Formats: sequence, C-alpha cells, structure tokens
Amino acid sequence: MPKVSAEYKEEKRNHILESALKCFSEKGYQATIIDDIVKDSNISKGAIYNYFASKEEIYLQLLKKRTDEFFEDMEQENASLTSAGKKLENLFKRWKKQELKEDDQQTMRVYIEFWLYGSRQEDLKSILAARYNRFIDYIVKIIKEGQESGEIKKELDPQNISRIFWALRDGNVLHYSFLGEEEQYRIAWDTIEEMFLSYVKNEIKSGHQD
Amino acid sequence: MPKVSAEYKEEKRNHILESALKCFSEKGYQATIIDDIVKDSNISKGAIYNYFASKEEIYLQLLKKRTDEFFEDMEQENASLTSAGKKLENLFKRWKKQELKEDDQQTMRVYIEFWLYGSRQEDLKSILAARYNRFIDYIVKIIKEGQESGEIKKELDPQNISRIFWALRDGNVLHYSFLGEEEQYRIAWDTIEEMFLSYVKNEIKSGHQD
Amino acid sequence: MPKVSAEYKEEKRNHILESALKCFSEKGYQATIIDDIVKDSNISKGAIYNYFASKEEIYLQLLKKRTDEFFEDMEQENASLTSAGKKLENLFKRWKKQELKEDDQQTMRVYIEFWLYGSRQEDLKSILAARYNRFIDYIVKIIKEGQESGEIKKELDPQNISRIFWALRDGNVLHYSFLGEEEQYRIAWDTIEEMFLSYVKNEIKSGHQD
Amino acid sequence: MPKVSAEYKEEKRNHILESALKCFSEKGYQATIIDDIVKDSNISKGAIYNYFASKEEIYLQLLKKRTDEFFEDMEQENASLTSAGKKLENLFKRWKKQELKEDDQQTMRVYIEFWLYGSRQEDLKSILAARYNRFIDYIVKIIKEGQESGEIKKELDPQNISRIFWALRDGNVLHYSFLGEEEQYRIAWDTIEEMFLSYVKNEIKSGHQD
DNA sequence: GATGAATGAGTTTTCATTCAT
DNA sequence: AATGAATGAAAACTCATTCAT
Repeated sequence: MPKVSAEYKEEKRNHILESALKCFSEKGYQATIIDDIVKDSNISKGAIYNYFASKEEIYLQLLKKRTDEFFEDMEQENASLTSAGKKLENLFKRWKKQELKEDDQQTMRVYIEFWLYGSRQEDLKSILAARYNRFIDYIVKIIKEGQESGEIKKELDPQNISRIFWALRDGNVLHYSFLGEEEQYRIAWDTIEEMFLSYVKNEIKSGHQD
Repeated sequence: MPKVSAEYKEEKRNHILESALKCFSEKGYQATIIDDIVKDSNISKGAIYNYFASKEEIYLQLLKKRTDEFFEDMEQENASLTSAGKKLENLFKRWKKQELKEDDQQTMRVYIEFWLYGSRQEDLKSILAARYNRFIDYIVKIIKEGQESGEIKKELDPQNISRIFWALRDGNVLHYSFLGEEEQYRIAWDTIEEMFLSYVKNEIKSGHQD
Repeated sequence: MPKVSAEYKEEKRNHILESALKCFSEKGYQATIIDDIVKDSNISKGAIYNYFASKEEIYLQLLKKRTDEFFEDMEQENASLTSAGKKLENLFKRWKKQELKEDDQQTMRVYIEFWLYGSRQEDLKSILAARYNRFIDYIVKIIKEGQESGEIKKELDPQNISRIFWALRDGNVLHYSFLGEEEQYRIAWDTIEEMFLSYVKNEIKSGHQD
Repeated sequence: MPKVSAEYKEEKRNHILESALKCFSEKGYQATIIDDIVKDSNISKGAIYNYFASKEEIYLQLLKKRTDEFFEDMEQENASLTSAGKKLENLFKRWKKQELKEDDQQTMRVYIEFWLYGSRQEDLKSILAARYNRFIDYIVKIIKEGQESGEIKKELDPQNISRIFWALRDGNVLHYSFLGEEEQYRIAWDTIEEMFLSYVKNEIKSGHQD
C-alpha cells in the first residue's frame, strides 16, 4: 500500500524530467549539475534520487520519454494520412513549424549531445542503436508503402533513403540548434524538402503541387 | 636565445595536439582529463601547460589547426580543378574516401562536440560563427562560379545551397561518426551526392548517368 | 524547510571560522591549505565549501566577525564609562590583559597579515579601508568628546591622534605577536600609555605625571 | 681561476636582489613567482639558481643586504652628529623624507612581510631575532649616550624605550605602506616625533615645545 | 517520502626546482 | 655560466551520491 498515488509519483517524475530537459538543453548534460535540476524543479536532491538512480538515468529516461512521445504523436498524425507522400510531407511540415515549440527545440540539442555521449559509452551504444533503428524503421515503412503504391521510385533502397532522411534532418537541426537563425533554417528546410522529395518521388507529376 | 629550435617546439606542440585529438575523440572533450593527454603523449603535465594555457585552449588550437589544414588542402586540390562541378565532386570524393584517414574521422567527432560546447559559451560563439562562415563562404564561391559558367542553376540562392551542403555533410558525418558503419555511410554519401548535384546542376547533360 | 536549525548552522560556521583562525594564525593565510582546516575542524572539505565560497571568503568573514565582536565588546564596556580619559585608559587596559585571551592574540597576527594581503588586492582595498576607518572613527569620537569636556588638548587634530593611537597599538602588537615576549610587551604598553596620555591630555590633573 | 670576475658576479647578484625586492614589494613574497624575477631582471631562471639556492634564500639575502646597508648609512650619518638628541632627530628625519626614495618604501613592506613569514619558520626565528636585536641595540646605544650626557631622562629603561621607538616606527610604516596616504603619514610622523622626544628628553631646553 | 548537509575522490592549474644542452 | 624546457607534487575547488533526521 503505497503512501502516495501512482499518479502523484508519475507527475513528480515528469516534473523532474522537464526540469532536466531544460537544464540539459541550456547547459549541456555534463555541465548540468544536480543542483540545477533541484533549483529549476523545486524538488529536493534527495527526492530526485528517490525517483532516479543517477544523473545518467535521468538522461536516459528523458530521451526515452521524448522518443516515445514523438512516435505516439506521429502515429496519431499519420493515422489520418493515406499516402506515403503525404506522410513524408507531414514530417517535413513538422520540423518546419517546430521552432514554435520551444520544447522540441530543446529536445533536439539534447538528442545531439546524447549522440555524442552515448556513442562513447559501451553500455549505451545498444540503446542508441535501438533508438536509431526505431527512427530508421519508421521511414523505411513509409518508403516501402510509397514504393508499393507507386509514389516512390522502386529502385531506391528504403534503408538508405531513410538514413539519408535522418541525416538531412539532423544536419539541418544541428546547424539551426546552434546557430539559431530561424529564417535561414526554415528556408533551408523547404529546399531540402524539395530536393529530397524530387529525388525520391516518381517523376510523374513530381515536385510540389499538392 | 631559446634552448631548443622553433621546429622542436612546433613538433612538441603538434604532438600534444595529436594526443589531445585522440583523447577528445575517444572520450569527449569534457570527459578527457589532462592526465589522459599526459599518458597518451608521454609529456608531463607541466610541459603541456608550457605550450597551452588551458585545456580549453588546447581544444581551440586543435580545431583551428584542423580547419586551417582542411582549407589548405582544399585550396591545393582545387587549384587544378577548372569547373564548379568538378570542385563539388571533389569535395564529395573527399568525404567518401575519408574513412581511410582515421585522423579526419576523429576530427569530425571533435568538431561536432565543439559545436555543442561552443554554442553554449558566450565567448566561443564568435569563433564558432567565424569558422562556420568560412565553410559557408567556401561553397558559396564555388556555387557562384558554377552559376556564372552555367553549370549550376541560376535561380538558387548560393548561401542557402551552401548551408544545405554542409547540413548534408554534417548530418551524414554525425551518423557515421557515431554509428560507425562505413559501408552504409559510403552508400548514403553517394546517394546524397547524386541528390544534391542533380538538384543543383542544370539539366543539360545532368550530373550522373554513369 | 531546512533539515537543521539555524543555530546548528551558525555553530558549524563558527566552528569552521575558529579552526581557520587557528590555522591562519599558526601558518599564515597563504600557507594554510584547506586540508589544514579540514583536519583541525574535523569537517569535510565539501562541507566547508557549503558554508563558505572560497578560502578567501573564510578569511574575510573571519576578520569581519572578529572586528564586529571587538566593537560590540567596546560598546558594552564603554557604556559604563563617563569620560574620554576613562575610555582611552580602558582601551589600554584591554590590550594589556589581552595576552590572557589566546584567541585575540591569534587574531592580531591574522589582522596584520590581512593588512599585507588586502593592500595588494584591488578588490579588497575598499574592505580594508572601511575597516580601518571604523577603527579610526572610534577613537576620533572619543578624542572629540574629550576635547569638548576639556580633558584633551583642543589643539590636537582628532584624526591625526587617532591614527597615531592605532599606529602605536599595531606597532606594539606587531612586535609582540612575532617575538612573543609577554613581559616586555606589557611594560612597553604601559610606557606607551603614559607617553600617549601625557601628550594628549590637558596637564591639569593629568593622570600620569612623571 | 673563475671564468668571470668577482665583481661581475657581485653585480649580477645585486641585480637579482633588486628585481626580487621590486617583485616582493609589489606582489608579496609568496605571490611572487620566480618567473616574475626572471622577467624583471632579464636573467634566466637557471642563472638565478646559480646565484641563490632557493626563493627563500633570495628573500633572506635581500633582507640581510638591506639591513646592512641601513646600518652602514646610519653609521655614516651619525659619525658627524655629536649628541644623542641630534641622532634621534636625524632618524626621525630619515623616515620623514623616506617616501621620496621609492626604494626604501618597498623595503618596508617586504620587512613587514618578513616579520610575519619569519615568525612562523622555526629556522628563521633566530635570524629574525638577531636582526631585531641589532635594531634595538642601535637605539639603546643612543639612549644610553643621551642619558650619560644628560639629554635623556635617566629613569628610562633604554631597552624599553628602544622597543617603543621601533614599535612607533613600524606601526606608522605599517599604516602608511598599506594605506599609502603620504601627507597623513608625514603629519603623524611629526606628531610621533614630538610625542616621543618630549617623553624621552629632559625638560630643560627640550627640543620641541608646543 | 522528503530533505539538504555531508562526503571525498577527482579535476584543473600552478610553480619551485632541476638538468640537458 | 647561462638557458629555458621539463617535471610533478601540491592546492583550490566541484559535484554525484549518500543518509540521518
């Protein structure tokens, strides 16, 4: 018989994770000290350690939660979209408007840092790889759908295209996140969309005329 | 009247920088401790501080040196190339064969980390921005050349295209550097080249029909 | 909702300051290392840094506390004294018996070192000057009182006399603190009292006449 | 058969000591690093260690040299003075005009610091005491002369008076050296002279009468 | 469950001294 | 004799984690 309800605990957990995201995003994972999270969350150091075993676990949980939420979101949005092309376009739209959600903006920085951090810790590599594959698979599925429906060129390797898609996204986000020039980012993202889709889609009625 | 020659000192400096690169690349900048560099270089802690004022300065000098070398290299290679298209292709070739030079591979990781690190230190932002602009300008110049010669579509904004070029490069390198799958990287890079050049070049006798 | 009472913290603070005084007095400020204070106080290094931001802050707080206590003490003692002459005599008495309080003895050494230290740190000069002026003003007030009541020669400049008073005190303390010959110190101090008071007081019924 | 003349070596030694005085005076003994002396003297670190075994030895030699010079000076000046009163007045005059010689000003700071430093090093205490006694004896001799000639009160203890003389001097110098207010210092010193001499001299035809 | 004081290993940097040239 | 590069033992300070209350 727990003293507090499960919801209470869940809420507190999330509260900590939100503060952690803010701090990690602003100062970086290594530079963030637990006291930063204490200050931002107004939750005591001891309490934080009641919910998470270590700073690293906070990091890991944070990334997992964000990733899960991203896929939930996508699932929901895509449910109503019928073609691969629409789904891809929706994804591009997502990052075009993303700068409005400061939240996601922060997440990106933290993701990229995690990329660095995780690639150096043997024990995190599998987590990193799993997360990466989840993203890859997500696009692979769309590409395959598109190839079946004839929207997307059959000669392309879905795995390869998916990897390129994420490389494009991450490269652009990398620049944007750290240089912060929103207008340029948006223009670049538009151009990238055009370039990517025209490369990937079948010529018939190619380009943009939705 | 120094006791050792300027070359000796230069060599030692480079020796330290090489060890630093190795350490920074393996463990990350923050996680690398001076003793790691001491151990790797076999140079005493005090001696290292005779050559560099701080760990951060080692980092900065390292990046500067690498960047300078990159541009020197490029300058030299491009001197013999007559068209914008050839220059771009040469750049793609460069990163395609890059994995052979382990050295450059390391530098990339460190560059990306610097991106994160620098974007959070007010005093480093200008260095970061200057470095970024140097890279941007380099491609802008090539694009403009190509537009004048008719190789490259005139309606494209050179700045924007340059940014996209580097986003492609960085995104791909980001994935490769941390996932380390060489074969996939090379294939992706080939595809990216095709995508990019076909987007950028004028259709007449368009880029790749090997 | 602190886990410990304010008194507990105050006590701990004082405990650290006392150890610091002991160490600074024995070895000097610069030569004292934090581990000396750790050893003497039996408080961990980290805990010390929970109470004070730096070694220098310990020094500053220590001096401030001692100075405050000195003036509190004086205020109390002087409350019952009605004439300027009595107040001056009381001050002389204070340092005559001072050697009995080992505590004050230590403080003096540390004060003098602070004089040296502070005079070389731009940012400490104002603290030093403020402290000095507080001492000067204290005697100035007494001198003026005495001049009004007729006890003290009207032609003397209170500021100048006050400065001389403290020069006498500091000079004597300097010698005593470092040579440690108590008997000689006490005799010198008696002589100084006689010299000073006979110079300062109006002849009529002057306290000391040879 | 030495390679260089004794004079050359002596000159170099003095050069180092002069630089050391400057540095010690400006930054303090502990805060001065050998490289400060190297920079100021333009003599290499190795060479400095050829002339002195350690930083401490430089300090000690410096103090010794300065003390010796002081007494040589005094001897010379006093040779032409016939009475104890004149000799004392001459001493007062010396410190009154001293601020003009920046050199001596520096020495004072260093002396005071040495007082602190020396009193904490068992092995330096005897050096300190010897130096102190040399100063004490110097005044004792003058006082005794004055007592014999009738200039100075016979009932005074020469040792005690000598100690007080130096306490006055050191106290005043302490304040001046670190607060640096020249005008105030000079006025105080005048007043101290008046106070001291009127206390010490026989009333008949006393030097200073207000 | 919550609190925040305490811990101490770990980190960067300094600097007196040495010694090969 | 002179040089200055090299050494490495300190020293101040940090911060993830623990644990008594």
